[in-house]
Amino acid sequence: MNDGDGGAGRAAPRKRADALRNERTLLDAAAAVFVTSGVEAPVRDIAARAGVGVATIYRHFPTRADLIIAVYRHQVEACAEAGPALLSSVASPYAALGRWIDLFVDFLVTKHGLAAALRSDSAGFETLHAYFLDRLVPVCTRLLDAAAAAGEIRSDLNALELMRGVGNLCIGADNDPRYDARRLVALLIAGLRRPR
Amino acid sequence: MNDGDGGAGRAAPRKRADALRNERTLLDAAAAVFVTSGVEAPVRDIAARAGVGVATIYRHFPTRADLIIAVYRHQVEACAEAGPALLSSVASPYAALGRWIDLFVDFLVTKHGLAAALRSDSAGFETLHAYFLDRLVPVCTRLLDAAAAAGEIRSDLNALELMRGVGNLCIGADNDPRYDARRLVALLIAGLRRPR
DNA sequence: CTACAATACGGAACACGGTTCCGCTTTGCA
DNA sequence: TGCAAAGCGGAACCGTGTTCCGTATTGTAG
Repeated sequence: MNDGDGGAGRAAPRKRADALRNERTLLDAAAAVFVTSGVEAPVRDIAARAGVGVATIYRHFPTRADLIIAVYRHQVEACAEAGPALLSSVASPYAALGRWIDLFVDFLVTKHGLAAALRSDSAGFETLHAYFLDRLVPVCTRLLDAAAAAGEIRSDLNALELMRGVGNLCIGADNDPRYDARRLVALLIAGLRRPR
Repeated sequence: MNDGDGGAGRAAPRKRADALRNERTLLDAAAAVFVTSGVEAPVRDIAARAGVGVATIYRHFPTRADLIIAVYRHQVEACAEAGPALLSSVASPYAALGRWIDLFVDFLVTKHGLAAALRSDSAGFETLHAYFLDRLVPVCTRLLDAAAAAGEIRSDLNALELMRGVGNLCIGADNDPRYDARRLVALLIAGLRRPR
């Protein structure tokens, strides 16, 4: 209790004021650029928007995935917390699953290119992958299990596969009015129903 | 019928022998590289494999999409021709549709990254997009219409959307044993069944 | 208030892949 | 066999991600 930080490790010696300021600035700039140019926007654009050098981005967010995670963390958390809430407030588990998937899809399709980034197997996106999966797969699993236990759906599909499928269906859903990802996802969920 | 070439325009003065040779060599090299490195393999790799300069690729195939089309044309044609054949040889239109989708999925998942390229909205891939859609959407439409006419499926989904959905589900299906695109596509097709 | 060491910064430099350009070679034809 | 046109190879160029380094800012101790 002598090194001044309340944390467990000694590796967080409290950030400098300008570093903190820049981190906030960067998050705002990234959020703004993501809206207009998508999550694959050039690093330089984000740096310019924030009025900082490119290295500053890398210092705060080692990979693009870290930046994306930081920008969307709140919304992912909200989605994760909605799972149990729906399960206890909606009549049937299957309906709750459907509603939850809707939330997930809404989130994905409103962020240019996020769905595509989510499935990228490029090395730099591993943390993004891991974060989404760690956070959401357990939620989805609970919903899936509940619906399966209620006999409403077949039980031979795991949450990981379902979420990847839904994520894939959302790829390219923005900027093309001829493609309605929500409808296809609804079809997929309908296909989940236990065959009578 | 007097200008020596069998074509309609006068803009095809017959290629030189070495050009023809190189085109074949390039197709072979590209096919080989696509198998090992996927359809997004660096242009230089393909050129090196073929033992030609990079400009030669661009001369023969202005965009990567043109090269991909040329490499896979036979298989796309086969898939297109399988549609009517299945429709007349399989018991129900819905079953024929399922079988045809299977063929399509098999084609997509066995070509590294083709499904992803197919949905890319980058400008250079427009011809790839157009080729696939021009060739396969009519086939799919016939199958879909037949199944709808037989009352086996709902009729509020068009072929374009279905094919894009299936294509999307196939993205990243190679190189990950935890993700079985075929199963998800099957679910999607199951969801198509007319609700009783 | 000042000096200094640690921290962070900006932008240049580098790596890499797609695309274009240009001087040279090969081909087809007379 | 000579020659014009077609084709070729690879260097050069451009845009993007990533790293490095000299400089500026910050926090603190005296």
